[in-house]
Order: sequence, then structure tokens, then C-alpha cells
Amino acid sequence: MKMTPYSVKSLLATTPLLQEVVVNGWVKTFRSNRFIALNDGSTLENIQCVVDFEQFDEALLKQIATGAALRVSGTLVESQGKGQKVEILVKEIFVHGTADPETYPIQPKKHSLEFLREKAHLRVRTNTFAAVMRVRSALAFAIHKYFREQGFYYMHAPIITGSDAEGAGEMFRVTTLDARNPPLTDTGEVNYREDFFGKETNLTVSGQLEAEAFAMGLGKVYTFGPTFRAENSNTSRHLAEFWMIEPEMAFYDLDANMDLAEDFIKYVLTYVLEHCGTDLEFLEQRLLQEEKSRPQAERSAMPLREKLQFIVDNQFKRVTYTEAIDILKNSKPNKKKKFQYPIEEWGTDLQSEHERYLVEKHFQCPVILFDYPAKIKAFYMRLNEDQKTVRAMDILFPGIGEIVGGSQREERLDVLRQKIAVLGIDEKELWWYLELRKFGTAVHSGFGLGFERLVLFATGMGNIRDVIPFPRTPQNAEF
RNA sequence: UCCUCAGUAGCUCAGUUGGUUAGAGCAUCUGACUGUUAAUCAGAGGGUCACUGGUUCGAGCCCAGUCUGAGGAGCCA
Repeated sequence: MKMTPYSVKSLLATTPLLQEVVVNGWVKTFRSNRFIALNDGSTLENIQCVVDFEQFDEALLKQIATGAALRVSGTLVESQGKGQKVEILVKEIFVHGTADPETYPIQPKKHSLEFLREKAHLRVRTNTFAAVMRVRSALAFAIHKYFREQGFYYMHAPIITGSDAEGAGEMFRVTTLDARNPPLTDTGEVNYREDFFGKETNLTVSGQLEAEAFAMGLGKVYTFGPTFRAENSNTSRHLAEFWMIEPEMAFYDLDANMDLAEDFIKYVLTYVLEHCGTDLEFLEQRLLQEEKSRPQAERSAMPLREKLQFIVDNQFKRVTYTEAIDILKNSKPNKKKKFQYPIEEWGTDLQSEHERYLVEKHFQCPVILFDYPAKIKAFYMRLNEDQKTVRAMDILFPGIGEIVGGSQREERLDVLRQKIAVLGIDEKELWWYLELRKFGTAVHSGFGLGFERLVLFATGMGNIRDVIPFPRTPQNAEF
């Protein structure tokens, strides 16, 4: 008898019953020497497989422990128990592979996220990580779906970059030179002319410059790929390798850019609310349990799904940097000197505590800050008429902080050259970027969205290392 | 990188003012039971108290250094 195996997900939705079925999966628990809870990753829920232990070899039953991989065949019937609608009356069990309970670390109990981080190769077998990774996959799909429906083209920006003027932090060097004995120039410097590319190269910190080039031909494009930052960042919001979505649109000004970013975020959150109900419900309960032990003030204001729905239903508040400074200046914590960095003058960058006050206390919803002082933002952002501010925007989310950073790009060649000169960047490094302004330049805009920060928000998880399969952080590239 | 906190059984954690043989739950093993939902009941095994050095008659507890982890800050997405 050869049958195509069912997924657990499809079995749980199967009617009518009394069919002969085959299913593969891993044992979650084996209760009373009779009930196997089997899961194959297709859904959070398990299929209960009922074994008449008198009919099976004792040696076989001993192999059925948490973590073992099985193929089970039998009859799908209505369950006599209360926890599930259907179950399989088992006729045959094949053990693909055992999992010795003495050494298998994922036992049916609560494990700390820190412990599971050290078992990243096994943690996807837990309910929490399987749910997070299914939501992550759905979000990635929704992103492509959204842009496709909006007439965007997906482009692949290079991972290895030769530009060192991107100004988005420390970079990882890419080289084939012998680290212990590199070729040197007459002046004793490392001679990169002898390196693979004949120049210094790094892993990309942003696909933006290349996306701008493509937007000026394809109109609307987006990148969605890995990004690398060699910053020594040790926080729950930073990774050395992460995934970023960077749309870039010709003929879009900053207002259109903000409209797109807001619509985009709402679309993908709506998608997971509609398609990941079971997983989100589980993650919501998990969060509720976790927060029970915390004081009221530190708990989430809303359950997870309600929070996501709230984001979808409400307009993001749009505030200029100048307005934000006024709000902060007149805020209670500033007057009572509660801020570690008091707001004194226009022109300084906002600290985390200021952003959190605006988002979590003052507006209590996502905030888009725009028109920042030119001197605290990157050289490629478009200068406003006031000559002081640039058309930059950051979207701030409760609990996450900055989830999007974007701008209208400086399309005027003379203005851009002047800014490059002031910053002391060599024009030769950006020759092709400047040519985009020389030939058929146009108003254009774009932004970058940190994918893991989006997953963090959508799943209610607290640490970015728990929403990416195998996190890379300073001093850690295991797996 | 800076600040703060932590490291005790496979896992989660308790361990009093420094005092004799370091405890619990889960997991494991043995037995009982068998329509269970992280099954239950009885018993058993399981420890270099992160590491190195110091103070003391005596250190899991005090001190110094190192390592690892977490939270916050900076950098940013």
C-alpha cells in the first residue's frame, strides 16, 4: 500500500472521515503510552495518533519519545477526547529516526529563549519558533505581493560593493588576500590593486544607490536582500547580517514616499492577520503569559492581534522634526528634567528616549518624523528651500523604534556636488551616482525597512535574534 | 564600545547574617495505572555552585580579575 503522505494541516481540515491516511512528523509528546501528538511544521497544531499499545511491540513504543521522527498510517476518525476534532487510529508506525530523551534538549516544557538561541539548529521544532518563522515567511511573501500589485519590479542589488561612500556604518571587508602576509605598496599600505577586484571591496550596507540607478529606468523598483553592518552593536534590535527592503521610486516626492511606506506596512500586517491567525493567537498567548510576572506598567497596552489591527486602522502621525522638538521642549519629562539628554536647541539628533516619548506617550501610535536638519542626515537627501532641513523621514514604532528610514533624494547635480565637497568625499568614488543627475535626472524617493524589525513587531517577540533563523551578532556566527 | 544585572542538576529556578551531608519542579531511569491534553502516583540516579586567584578556622554566599549571557545606551534598519 503506497499512499501520498498528508500534511498535518490538511488532515486537521479533512472531512469526511474514515479515510486511510499516512502522515510524517515529529513527536511532540507521547502520553499514557497511547497518545502521540505529531507535528510536521505545516501548522502549529498537532495531529493526535492513538496507539493500542497491546498491539505493538514494546521495543517500538520505547522509541516513540519527544523529538523522534515517525511515519504513521491508520484511519482518520472523529476524536473521543475533547482537545481535538479528529485523530488517527494507528495501524502502522515507522520510525525514521529516534531522539534520545537523555540528550535531546527540546523537552516538552518551557525553555528560555536564551537557551534555545544556543540550540538554533533545533529551536525551530518548538511552537514559538515555528510560529515566528511561519509569520516571517508570510511577511516576506506579502512584501513581494504588495510591490507586484503596485507595479514595482524586484531588483537584486549587488552584495559585494566597491563604493565606500555609502555612509551607513562600518563594513565587512571582502578580500582574497592573505591576511597574514598581504602585498604592500611602496609606502607600506596594503596593496588592494593585487586583490581579487583590484580595489577595496566590502559587503553591502545598503542597496539604495544601485536602486536609484534602476528606478531611473524601471520607474518603481525594490530590493529585498541581506545587508551587513560591522558595527559592534549589542542590542535586541541590531544584527550584523539582516534583511532589508528598499523601494525606490522615480517621480515620487517625500509625501508620496510617506504615503507608500504607510500603505505598505498596513498591507503586510493585514496579510498576516488574515493568514497567520493560529500562529498569532499562540504568540499572543505566549506574550500574555510572559508578561504576567511583570508589573502592570511594563505590560503591553493591547494583546498582539489587537495591536496589529490598531496599526492597520489608524493613520500614522506625521510631524516635522521642528514640531517634534517643540513638543519635546514643552513635555513634562523635559520640564521635570527626567530626560537623560534634555532638549535644548534645534538641530541635535533625537535620542531613543525622545523617540519613545513621542511614540509611546504623546501620540500613542506610529509616528513619521520628517524634514530633519541637514547636518544630522546623509548627503544624498534633498535640501529644502530653507537651506537648513532635508526631505528625510523616519517611521517610529512603539517598542521597536526606527523601523523605516527614507528620504527624497537630491536630484540637482550642483547641489549634490556641493554637499559631497563639504563632506570631503571624493567625487570619483561616486562618479556613476553623479551621472544619474547628469542624464535625465528627476525627482525620486525611497526608503529602507528593516525586515527583522517588522517581524519583531508582528510577532511580539522581544529580541531580534529570535526572529531570524541563525543570527549573526558580534562574537557569534555559530551554525 | 559604555553602564547595570546575572551565571547553582539536562532545563527552569530556590539557597537566610559566611557554618556541618547544596534543595524543588520538569526531564531521565524503575514500578503502578491507562481516553490522555506539558497525563497521574510511588521510588531512584543526577552537582568541579562559570573560570582563576585571594580573604577566612570555614566560601555557592565576601573581594579582585577573566569568560559568557541578558537589559539599557550609542551606531542604525
